[in-house]
Amino acid sequence: MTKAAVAVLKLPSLELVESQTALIPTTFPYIPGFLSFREIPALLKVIEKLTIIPDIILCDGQGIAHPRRLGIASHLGVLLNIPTIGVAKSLLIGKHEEVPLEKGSWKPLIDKKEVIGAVLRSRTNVKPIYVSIGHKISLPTALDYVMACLTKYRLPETTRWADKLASDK
DNA sequence: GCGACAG
DNA sequence: ATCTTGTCGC
Repeated sequence: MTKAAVAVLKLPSLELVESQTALIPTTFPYIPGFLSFREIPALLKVIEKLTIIPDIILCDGQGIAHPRRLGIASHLGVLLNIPTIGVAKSLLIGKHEEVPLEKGSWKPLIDKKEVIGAVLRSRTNVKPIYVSIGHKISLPTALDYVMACLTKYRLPETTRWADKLASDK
């Protein structure tokens, strides 16, 4: 089974305004580079349940920082026609300079001479996160939104809420 | 051919 | 992703 969860937060307060979860049979295995084929069916189902259409969606995974520039965030954004941002916990492809240890520092993520995202230090002295545009948004704007969702933890509150919802209930 | 490889 | 206890650092 594959479970998906969504948490809709309001900015700049970051208060939770709505949440949903969905469970469906797994139809595709996890293969690096093909994550969306496994996760998108469940994601579309949870998002259909929302009574609020998000202005922007932060996805757990890459945006265009992908071999074919179509990570899960980009894929979902195209299908929904909603701005999306990829926020991954680890690297799929690309190279980058070392990122200063202070929260807020970041370095461009490069692949084939092309900027495909940003490696962001979301919390001081903690492993960075990988931010890339998904759909209908620029990298600077994507970084602004991701940072607006950060508090005292490595991951944005949106992701933390979704993970929490996906784990229990 | 060898290694790397989102969740 | 998941298996898993205590432990180090702010």
